[in-house]
Amino acid sequence: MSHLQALNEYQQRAVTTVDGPLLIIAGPGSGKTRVITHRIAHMVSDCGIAPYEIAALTFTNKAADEMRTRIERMVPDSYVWTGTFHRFCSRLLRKHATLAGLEENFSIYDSSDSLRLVKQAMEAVHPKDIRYRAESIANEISRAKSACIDAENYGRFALNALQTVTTPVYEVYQSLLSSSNAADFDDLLLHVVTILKNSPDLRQELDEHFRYILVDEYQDTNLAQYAIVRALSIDHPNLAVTGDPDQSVYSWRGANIKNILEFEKDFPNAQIVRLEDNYRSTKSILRVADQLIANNRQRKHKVLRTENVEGDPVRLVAFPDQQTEAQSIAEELSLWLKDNIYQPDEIAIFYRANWLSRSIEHALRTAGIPYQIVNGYEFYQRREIKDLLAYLHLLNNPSDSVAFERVINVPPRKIGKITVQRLKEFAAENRISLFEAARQSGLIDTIKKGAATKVAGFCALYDKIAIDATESVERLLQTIIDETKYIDYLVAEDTPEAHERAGNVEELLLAAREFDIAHPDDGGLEAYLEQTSLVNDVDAWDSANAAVTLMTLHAAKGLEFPVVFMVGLEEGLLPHERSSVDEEEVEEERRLMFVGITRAQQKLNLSRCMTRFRRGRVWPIIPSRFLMELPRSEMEISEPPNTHYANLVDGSRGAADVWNEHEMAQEILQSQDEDDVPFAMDDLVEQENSPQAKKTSAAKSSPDSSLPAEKPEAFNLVSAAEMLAGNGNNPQPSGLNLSAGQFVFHPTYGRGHVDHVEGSGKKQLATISFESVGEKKIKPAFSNLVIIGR
DNA sequence: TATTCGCAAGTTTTT
DNA sequence: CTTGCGAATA
Repeated sequence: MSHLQALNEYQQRAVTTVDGPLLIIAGPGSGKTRVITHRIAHMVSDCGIAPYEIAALTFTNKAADEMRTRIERMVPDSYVWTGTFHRFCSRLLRKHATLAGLEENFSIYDSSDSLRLVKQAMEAVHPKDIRYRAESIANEISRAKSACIDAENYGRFALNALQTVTTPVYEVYQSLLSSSNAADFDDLLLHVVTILKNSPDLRQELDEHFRYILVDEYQDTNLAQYAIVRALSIDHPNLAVTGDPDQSVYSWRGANIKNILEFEKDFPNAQIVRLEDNYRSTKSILRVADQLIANNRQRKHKVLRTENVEGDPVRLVAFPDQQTEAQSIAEELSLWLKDNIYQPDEIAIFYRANWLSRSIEHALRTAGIPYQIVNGYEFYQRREIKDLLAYLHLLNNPSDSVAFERVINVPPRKIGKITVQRLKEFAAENRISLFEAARQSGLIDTIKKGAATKVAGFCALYDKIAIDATESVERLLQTIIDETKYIDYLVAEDTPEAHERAGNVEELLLAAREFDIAHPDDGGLEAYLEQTSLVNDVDAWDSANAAVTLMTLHAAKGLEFPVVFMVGLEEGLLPHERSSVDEEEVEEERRLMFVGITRAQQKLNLSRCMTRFRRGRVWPIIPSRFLMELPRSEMEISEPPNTHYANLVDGSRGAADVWNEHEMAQEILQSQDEDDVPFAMDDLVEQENSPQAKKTSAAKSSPDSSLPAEKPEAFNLVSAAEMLAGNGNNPQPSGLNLSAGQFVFHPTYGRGHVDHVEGSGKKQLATISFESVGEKKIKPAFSNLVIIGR
């Protein structure tokens, strides 16, 4: 029982419960990873379970690698399968591809590949139909697949207009995928679901093989993933899942929180262990997290307790704009780093959306602070990288039409759209792949001789490259680059950008070489392509790198840092404008903030801006409603003097949108009965099943759900939600009363100084000298002014 | 066929 | 401010 040392009572229970279904509800910082690794080590070394009978499904490859290393360290030579769901399914699918109508060398399409295909399908179904954007339809298809609805059955579920339009597109899209011998991300899961359903023998065999299954971050699994683990836990229901409903932040991509909430229903004999002792954060950080998340109604009560020190108060700062926000953070970091108070790798900066990293990057670069941005995804999305990978895809899978179309004329070979169109038609008529059609281009009478010669040239190039197809990936890539003169093509325009692209190609070669070294035997082109297709952001993150980490809140899940900055805590950003009305979505945004807060071990710094540059304009900004839900009295708050956010709402464009959203939400809420008792689990389950789920759930939240627990004092920060809920007699602010000497901000003219005012209230007329356009006379009541100080 | 220009639209989160 | 797309031109 060596694996039980230094574990608390609950952790020990989780580790020693080996057989039968097990649910581990693990709060943030509760030592979950330790528990999982100890549990597996215990299973192998104390219970005599063979390592190959265990599969551990994690959320990121990074987490999988870490887990594998830790297990290896405890029990040498134990090969336990660890990896993500998508990788797990990809492996299964390679083995049993024919059962899903694929060949084993199928391509995996990322979202941009599949978007291209959706556009083609739309073009085929309704030419020039512009009622819906391809993105919406692609998203709808993805949603359906996550919910295990295939193209055949989708039509039966189509209720609204979007779904009706999607139905035929989905079918064509699926046939395009199949003729390209390709699977999109969702297919990886859905095909496996289908196989397990249609092949009972295989299902049984796999159930027997993976007798012990462990799923991490179970709150973020979707229906397809659920179906897979269920199917593999029928004869051997040794399914252990860990998760935390309060950290469920992926419902937008089909994750179903019901999976974890209903685990006990699925497995009536399930053991349940709660890990509630937090070993990560200070008491003050934890109280902030706890008070925030308490505002979620759809939630099981959970306590967060720690023996850790009280720690510094959580800080909340308001900045006039994002440059100041970024610079201030950079300045503070400079001081800390200079005095060695913290090391760069102990610090992280989180934000809601990727583009928010730009101003921070700029400030850090200027200040000479080393940083790393976590979005490896971006690298593989670059044009030059996608081009070269498309060549590899085409070599591995000549049916791959998306890859073919991508490279047929890159670098330019004077093969145009029309020729490709003709090839496509020919391919469709004769039910052959685009590439096969290209090989016969000389025989296609719609294609002119000149064009056919060029296409034949491309085929010859392909064959020349293909000689190296069984060489190392690096060598193959090098051959492609040489034969296509790809670098020359890139550097043709002699811009700095072009050379950066060339640099990226070098980086790709380097990565390929690393792959070759790491996979001397099990490598090969197919494995390399699988790896590059299934990378995620966090996988590229190097925790040992001596640099400040910049990442999105989503990417931060599962990590921890001594010092955390969270920026842009503003309405429209967190909660995001696209998730700020529907109460369920707002709760997910709140969980996202909860995740961010609970990453911090010692210091937590929250900030927001009063204006933000976005879409080519500077917009006035309302603070995030979540800031009102924190225990403000015990926090260290710096709000600027003389700011009247109430005035922002009046007539100001950006703020008005937010205002309207609050108002709409409010109306929905008030039109409902208020006799509902606080959230109960069964209610949630019922709601999800009913077609009116969304409406019903909105009714569950009482109108004051976003109100601060206690009235804020000593600051003049007022959220729109609070004003609405206020005394009801002040729905519209009465206009801005300026006084001479103030500095103001105007959305068009920018920053200005109030020289002179006459009158008051709505009739007030102010003379303001703007830095940009000089003196203007303005009626404050009717313009979008923000007072930014004196 | 390639390039260029202008316009429009859109910027969540990711396997 | 970016990016992608479509039409008009060389």
